[in-house]
Amino acid sequence: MKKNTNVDIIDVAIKAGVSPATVSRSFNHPNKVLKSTQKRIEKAILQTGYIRNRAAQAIQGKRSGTVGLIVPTLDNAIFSNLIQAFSVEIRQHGFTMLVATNGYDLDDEYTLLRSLLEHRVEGVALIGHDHSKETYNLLNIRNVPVVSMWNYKEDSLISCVGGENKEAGIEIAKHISSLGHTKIAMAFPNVEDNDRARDRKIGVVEYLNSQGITIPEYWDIKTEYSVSDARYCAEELFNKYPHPTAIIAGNDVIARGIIYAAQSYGMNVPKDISITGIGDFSSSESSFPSITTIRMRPNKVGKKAASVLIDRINGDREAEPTRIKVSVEIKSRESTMTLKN
Amino acid sequence: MKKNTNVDIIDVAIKAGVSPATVSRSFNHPNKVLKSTQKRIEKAILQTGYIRNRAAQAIQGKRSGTVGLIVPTLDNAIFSNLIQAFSVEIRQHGFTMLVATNGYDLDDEYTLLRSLLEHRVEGVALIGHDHSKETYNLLNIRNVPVVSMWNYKEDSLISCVGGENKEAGIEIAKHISSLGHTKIAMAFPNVEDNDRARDRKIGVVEYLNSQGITIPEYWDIKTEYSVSDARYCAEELFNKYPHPTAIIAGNDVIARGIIYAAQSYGMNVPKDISITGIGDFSSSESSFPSITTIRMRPNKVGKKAASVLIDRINGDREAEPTRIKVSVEIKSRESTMTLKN
DNA sequence: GTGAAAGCGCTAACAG
DNA sequence: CTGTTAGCGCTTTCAC
Repeated sequence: MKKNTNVDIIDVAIKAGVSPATVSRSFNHPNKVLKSTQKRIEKAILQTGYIRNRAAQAIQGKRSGTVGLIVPTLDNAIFSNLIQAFSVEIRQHGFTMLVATNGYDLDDEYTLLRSLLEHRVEGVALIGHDHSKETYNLLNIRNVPVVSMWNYKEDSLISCVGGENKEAGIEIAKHISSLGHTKIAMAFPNVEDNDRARDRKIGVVEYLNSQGITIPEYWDIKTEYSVSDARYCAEELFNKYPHPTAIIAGNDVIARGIIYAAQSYGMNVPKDISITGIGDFSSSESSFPSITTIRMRPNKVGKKAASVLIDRINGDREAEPTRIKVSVEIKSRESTMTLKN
Repeated sequence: MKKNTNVDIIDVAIKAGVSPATVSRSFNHPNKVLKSTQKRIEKAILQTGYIRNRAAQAIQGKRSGTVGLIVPTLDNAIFSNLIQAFSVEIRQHGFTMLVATNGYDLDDEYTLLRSLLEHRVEGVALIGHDHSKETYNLLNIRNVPVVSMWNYKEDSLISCVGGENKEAGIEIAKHISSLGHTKIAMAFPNVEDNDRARDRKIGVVEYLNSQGITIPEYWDIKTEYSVSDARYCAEELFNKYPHPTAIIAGNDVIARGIIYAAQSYGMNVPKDISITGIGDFSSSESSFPSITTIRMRPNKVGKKAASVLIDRINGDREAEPTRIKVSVEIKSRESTMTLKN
């Protein structure tokens, strides 16, 4: 008698009056099994309460049915949309998602990747292109299907799906500049090890420079990706003079924090100051004032990235990386307006 | 010659001049292996690029090194803090997290649970207490270590860690009532299959009733968990008269949407209308106006839940459920004030 | 279409 | 402390 907590494929086979091999086949190659036998097997499964053991399946060197995802953090809205979309799509294809967070630490990321690989994930999704040499190396050696999300790069080492973040920076700078602003501040997170933020910032700076606008160092604010820190940093800025007439934030969360700071200082956004985000998070459109931002289509990126990854898993692993550029688009809303002098 | 992509424990053993068993031991019972042999093994691992196969380990009926988490959605801030805290804690104990989202669908949740069990997760974390009969049944039959997060219930079927949501409702109602408000509206999501929201709402209604306040049906608003839908619903409310002097929202995201609606209608929060949330999300304190809410300590809940789960995994599975009540606390902030008549 | 048998990579006795 | 041996639950040839 088996331990009743762990019914195995043999129990099912006996119950159904077939061999274990047939039960296995009915899962993995159902068309190779007679409909009538399948019925009996299904019945036996119900009766015994059998649950497949994917580990035993995975050991054959075959499919583990899992993919790994490593993100910097789950702690805020930044990746929520993206992950949700990725997760739903991946599930639709029968995969389960292993998630790990690295807290923006690239060494930690490497450790996490190893751990995911221990679990024999069939593919891995990462954020952006800044990864340690070891990470790239491991991915390469093990020939792991991989996709990078959130930043498009035409010469990326690995497949990627995302918007061009530099372009996002350019677009938002163009918008602010076209409204007549020249006294402009920036609020970005630490751009080291963060190619998305870095590219955005480069885009902003380069475009403004091309228009003859430079951002003085005291208006180049460094903040964390949180409403509270952004608000705090913006208040620091507002405590000093002169004030900029516009602030370009690294993303919508930061923009939101800055708007709160401005409002709490009695300023009207956008009459007294224009503020922009990047990313177009789900609440940015319905906030008051709604935020002028760059739409990066997280849902589309997540979904597309999932299917790119699945294609890689099922297909040719030696092929050139697949690179999909998701267009970015300015969303002009209430938080910005023409400079009135 | 082995396929170079898949080094196994035997390759390592040969390279290190020991038996496979010793390599295995050096992973699982390092203190049973001579330091010097360990060194040699480690070296061999490095040289061969070996990565353990957890699937093969899991098949022994032993540890898979994974735990499963099923949440309604990843799509917004609601569970972010919680999940992040849970994830970090679980990782600290060497586990990897399998995440699945059910979109608030309890039948789907059952399917996901089965899938997680196929992957032989060692434990499972769920949100709240509303789960299908099949889910509870499966958990019970397989004797899966499990913890429910986010809502404390003294007679829960499974271990749980969370605040008492009914109490949260009572506290916020008490606060609003104590400020002199009697014309009060509520904005809650669909409470079916959602015990957290249901308990909160019950708390609010019961307390107000006890004070002789009833909420008319046209002020009992149903909204989704999103800023945009909450704003939309609140605008609908504001389009009609009379207006309430206070609105109690089911959580901070909804409160936020309502505040935007009020502001966009030219009202001042709190002078013209008081608005409350529940949950104290990370941005609620630093928004403008900051939101009066009930602190539910998602970080504490996530972390605690993780350790409860791990204790269950390592310990006595027949034991009574562990139930940890995390205190809730009113956070009186800028979005509410005394009713001036 | 189905069964028998070999083996996936690893671990836990058991000897030594 | 370390090696030998016998599986863990499943999948896949290869016969029938």
